Amino acid sequence: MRSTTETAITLPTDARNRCFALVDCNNFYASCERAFDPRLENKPIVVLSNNDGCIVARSGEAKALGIGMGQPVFKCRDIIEKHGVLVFSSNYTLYGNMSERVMNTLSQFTPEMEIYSIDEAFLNLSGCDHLGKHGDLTEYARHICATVKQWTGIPVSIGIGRTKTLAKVANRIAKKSTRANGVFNLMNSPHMDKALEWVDISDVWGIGGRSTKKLKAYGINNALQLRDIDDQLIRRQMGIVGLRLVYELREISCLSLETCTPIRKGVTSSRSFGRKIESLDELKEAVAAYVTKAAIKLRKQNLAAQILTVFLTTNPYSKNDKQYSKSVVFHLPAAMNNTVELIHYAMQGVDKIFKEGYKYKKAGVMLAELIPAEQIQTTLFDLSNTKRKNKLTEAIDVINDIMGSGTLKYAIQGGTRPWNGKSENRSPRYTTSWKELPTAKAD
DNA sequence: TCTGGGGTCCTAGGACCC
DNA sequence: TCTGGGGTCCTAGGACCC
Repeated sequence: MRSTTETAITLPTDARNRCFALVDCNNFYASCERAFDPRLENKPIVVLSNNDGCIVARSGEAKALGIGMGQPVFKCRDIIEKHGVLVFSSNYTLYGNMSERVMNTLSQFTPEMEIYSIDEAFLNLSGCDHLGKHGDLTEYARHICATVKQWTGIPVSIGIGRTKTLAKVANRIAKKSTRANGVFNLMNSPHMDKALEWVDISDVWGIGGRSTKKLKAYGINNALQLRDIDDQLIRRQMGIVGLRLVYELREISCLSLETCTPIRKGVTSSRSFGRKIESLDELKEAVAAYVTKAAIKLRKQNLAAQILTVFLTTNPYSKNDKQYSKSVVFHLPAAMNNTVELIHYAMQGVDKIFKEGYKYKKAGVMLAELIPAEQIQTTLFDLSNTKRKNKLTEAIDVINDIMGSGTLKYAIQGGTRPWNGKSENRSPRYTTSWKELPTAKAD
């Protein structure tokens, strides 16, 4: 059993001295469509998901008609027809392109920024807040908005705060309040409590449907109440993630700017079928196609996968059908990004988890434990259990001498003894990776 | 060198984000 | 009749390991 003190949050040294701006494109996909067709200005438009099944973006006019985010199209067919809402299939190439233009523009305004999603970026404005008065930062943000609009045609809103979460809150207000008119600044704000009170808890970054329900049962309805919640209560109800979130609302920054995008942890390719599929052959065909797509993504990013997962699911909305979902994981013998090899394993996976008599609605593959493609290695020997280790490493050295160093690489595992000393000395155990002979030392 | 409680892996599910 | 796709992180129990 863990006590709450053990899981206290370690704060960065400048946790109280930061300034973030969150720049968020307004109705991004809809705005992209508009940027290329001015006739769409002031008209209600929506953009659909991959299979044209759900609504994934709406212009302001479409929102005003009551069309919800993520709504299935068939459920708002009436509104669409009645009001002549213009419907677009999604065009991710276009959106990706426009996103790049927006981000390039933003990079002019700060040396440090985090591209958070296709239509959002956090800017580091630390240090800017005391350059002048509250108003100057706001003016600066307005200048950014105007420039982005002018250079890309995309309208953006900006929220400013001491933490990322507060920048998000501010952004929400920037968008919703007509007074704010696209920019809202929560730095040194006399309106902090009012602003937080105005924001419904479900609109706070990190509070989803489940947590909203839970917290409302405790009478926590807005961001102000959430900020002032009892630490123990939020820790119990939402774990360490919830506690961190509350700190952030208290102007204590726990989430840092991630300026360089880390290597992806996985690549997924999956799709819902237009109809239910019952035959193994059809499933295999589909999965082979997904693997092909995923492998292309991998190679584009110059990565290779060490793990492959295949999954199948039935349709959770069909209450009358038997439900089934299953996945299988393969640890690949070596990192790879070759389509043919990957398909081979994926097909084994489908064979393994396919069960006759079920109607499948969705399938996919996920490639994980990604490494840079140039690190693809082939295992020739496993020396861990051989007494001839020295002979073999000598032989490898000779080959490297003749063929050039690094022709053959080898991994050395050094292990600290797990039961030497007290428990705090046991972990982490130390293992080396692909390197030249390291002298292993646990630290 | 020694051994028990602690580490790691696996699986599945939950929650959230855009 | 028709309900997205691609991500991230956290948690928890059981097996297994030494």
